[in-house]
Amino acid sequence: MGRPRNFEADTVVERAMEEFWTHGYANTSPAQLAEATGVGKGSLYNTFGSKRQLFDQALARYGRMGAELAEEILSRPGTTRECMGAYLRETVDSDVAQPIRRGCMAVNTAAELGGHDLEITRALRAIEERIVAVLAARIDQGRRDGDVSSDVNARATAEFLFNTSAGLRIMAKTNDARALYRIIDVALTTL
Amino acid sequence: MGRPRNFEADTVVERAMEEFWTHGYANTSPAQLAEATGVGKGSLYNTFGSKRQLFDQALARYGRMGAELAEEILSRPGTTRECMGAYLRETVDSDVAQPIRRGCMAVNTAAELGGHDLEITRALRAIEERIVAVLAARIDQGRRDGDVSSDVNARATAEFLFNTSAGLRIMAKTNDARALYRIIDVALTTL
DNA sequence: TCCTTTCTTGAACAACGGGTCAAAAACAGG
DNA sequence: CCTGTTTTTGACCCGTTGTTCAAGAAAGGA
Repeated sequence: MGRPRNFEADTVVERAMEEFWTHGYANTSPAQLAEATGVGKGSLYNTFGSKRQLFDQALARYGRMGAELAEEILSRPGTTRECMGAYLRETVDSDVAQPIRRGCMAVNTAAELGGHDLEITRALRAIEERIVAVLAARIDQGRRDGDVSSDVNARATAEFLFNTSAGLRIMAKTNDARALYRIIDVALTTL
Repeated sequence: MGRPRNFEADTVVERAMEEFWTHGYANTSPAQLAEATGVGKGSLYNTFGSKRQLFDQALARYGRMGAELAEEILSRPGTTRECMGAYLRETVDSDVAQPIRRGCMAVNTAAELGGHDLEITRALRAIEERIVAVLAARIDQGRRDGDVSSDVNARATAEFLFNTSAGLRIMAKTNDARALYRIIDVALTTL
């Protein structure tokens, strides 16, 4: 009963995510969000409560997508090193392909709100933890398969590769693909 | 001739740098800058022209400081690996020591304005290049001293370590020192 | 001393920020 | 076809943003 929505909430979150991703939290206004989603400001507030709550949903969605992408790439055939290389290279490629280098939404959010906002910091930790777990599982598999030396610590190396990835997303703002690929090659040396 | 300034421009830039560093560009208002520097808004505009130009000077100052710090740490006695470890660990320590985790001003700026603002992107590249050169020089010295294998590429490894450092400054927003130290240990494996 | 110059101060500005609200609109059930 | 309920819409609100400006204050030179 009552008047029906004329938009799908999930689509709005997706569009909002793109907007926040491109411009950051502070630099995205309710007016922009209305424009980008095709939904009136009033309706946005009615549905999501506040700019901040909409951002929370957008960030959570981004985290889910990121984890799923990692799982997909790392489950492809090939050695551990090949898989990790593909993972890092593909994120670099998608970064560099964008006309406006927007990098990684989670990294950008960490830079903008990381130390200041406890709730967001926790959300970022959760996203990070999920991806690190995926990386660590793949490394463990590599140890069982025998393509990774048994004296590499899966967890520590997973954290290290995640750190490398975070760095690359920052470096992608100022460097070309060639330089980033060189960095990846050195990083893969640890496997 | 004319009424004299009642502040030193360099001190103002330093205080402004701290403010931009802590809150980012968008989240620092002229009112805050006036408060933090003890100089009236009018005088700030009279001296620096705009918020943006003051930020440019603050960022340049930050870059100089960073390069000097790197030079200092890497010129201390010890092997290349020890020096690089000290460099990475000291930045982690200073990050973690801060009550509000503000990370690295250059990394934060890259995240906030990197892809969007050409002039700032160039300034960031310059800062990066200067530090990478310092790291590469130290690695080259290590090769001559014999504490670094001659098949490590100094330039590529320097870029890699810089990337690791950028990653750590992001990770410092959500991780404790222990995890960051573990990442450093893996990264130093490449030397 | 008065003038010129450079600075400081505080008020003023238009635009925009995030958010609210009253009224109208679109449905389901009775 | 009302009624109750939920959305939509657009106008509106107040505080803040980045910036400017007129008036006054502090110096040196004529």
